[in-house]
Amino acid sequence: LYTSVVGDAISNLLEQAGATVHRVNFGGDVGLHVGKTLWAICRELGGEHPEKLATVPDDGRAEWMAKAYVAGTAAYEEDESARKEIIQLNKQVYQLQAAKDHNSNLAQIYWTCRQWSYDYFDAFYARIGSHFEKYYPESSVADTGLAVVKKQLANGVFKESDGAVIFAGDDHGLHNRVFITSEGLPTYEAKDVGLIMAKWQDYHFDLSVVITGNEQADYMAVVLKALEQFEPKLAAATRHLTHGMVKLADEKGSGSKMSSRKGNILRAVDVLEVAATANREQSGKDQPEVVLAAVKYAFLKQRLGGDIIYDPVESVSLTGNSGPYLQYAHARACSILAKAGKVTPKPSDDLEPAERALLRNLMMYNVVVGQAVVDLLPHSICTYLYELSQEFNRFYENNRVVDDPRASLRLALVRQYADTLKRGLTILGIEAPEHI
RNA sequence: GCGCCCGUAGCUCAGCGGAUUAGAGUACUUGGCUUCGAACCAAGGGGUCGCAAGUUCGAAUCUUGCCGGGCGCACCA
Repeated sequence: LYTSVVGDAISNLLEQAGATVHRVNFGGDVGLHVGKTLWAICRELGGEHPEKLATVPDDGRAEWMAKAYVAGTAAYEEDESARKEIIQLNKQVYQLQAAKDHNSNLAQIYWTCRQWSYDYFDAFYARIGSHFEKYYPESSVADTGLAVVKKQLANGVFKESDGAVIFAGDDHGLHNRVFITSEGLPTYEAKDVGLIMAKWQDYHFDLSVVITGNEQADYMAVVLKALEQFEPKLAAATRHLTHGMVKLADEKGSGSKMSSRKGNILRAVDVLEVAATANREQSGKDQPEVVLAAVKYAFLKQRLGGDIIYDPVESVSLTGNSGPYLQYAHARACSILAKAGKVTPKPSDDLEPAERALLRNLMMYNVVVGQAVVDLLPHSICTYLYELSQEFNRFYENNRVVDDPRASLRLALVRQYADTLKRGLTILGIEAPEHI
């Protein structure tokens, strides 16, 4: 969720700066995690019985698979024989991918669950307003990754060690990482190399921004260092942005973790749920666009990098530095414009000090956004929008707009203010309705 | 053990290509609506900027050490 929100904001930011942006997603449909999940699924089904998948309720599929993943992970760590079976299953998945096998029992289970997983993510992304132009399943880049690494092994970029193919990161002040396992399977590292190659193939990008959690910072540094050895251009054009974890604020303010990688922890949908609940308690209504604004803004207002502590009540609040506050500020400005009716906004050079101050602040927008583009840091936009709305509220408190001799000029300022808020919020991926 | 990130008001955070009395929000106290949406505005209290050195005319900001927290360090993703 956090990754998606950040990705959207960064994409919007670069797009409004004039770049052509391709939003793509990378997801794991092959690999040990699949083996783990599949293992637990088969156990649950009492063997490789794809017909029994029908007994899983439609709306419980994601949860069912998530449980299987947790169970599979536990078995992998605790049970030696299960571990071997899982490793075997993992291999089989690669094989049935290669053979385009859709008929065997295992293949049927795999493809069905894979589809369920995609359906789930599609629905989720739609819900939060994210959309991807392309989706790279790991299976689609595994082969190229494997091939590239093997080729560069011959060129001396990678080397063999205990039967595996590794990149000696410690020659570069980093750490060593396995790219191809001794089983001959590509690891995430090799797939990431394949992914970058595939993206290059598809887009010939000037800049590729990769966004992940910060636990992958060192890992990605190794991948990029390896890539630099044989594709320096691509490595240089790739930027890795990392964010921290989302923790839910408790009464004392310290947090509990949220991760989709482990079980029984707060998941993305849970965050939306607590936000929705907070919104309902606060407004007495269900306002999906407000809830989304609350969550997105709460995530984005902080500088990228560290963990964030998410407070649902504060996030949906209409007071303070929140998404809903800005939505409200925008709606209020729209309301003023509506009230003005026929009076047309007309800019003028003849400004009073308060008007001048507001205008100056409005003109800072381009500077702030420009800097955000350079830094790839959206949070400064949040700060700016909030301070702008405070500035406006001060102005509005002391100056009449409608039914004032200076109405047309001031309406022009209000117009500009509403537009600025809307543009800024749009970059953040937040809707700016005219009424709230 | 090594590496990366972080430590700023009670809480959540800006500020960190060095510069006037360190800023927001929130919480607390107080004042302001017969007037454009008061979901707002104004005022106040609250900080050894983790600690200690160093560089500098000047350090929250740069360097080093220490303390505290998070993450990562070979066949997982």
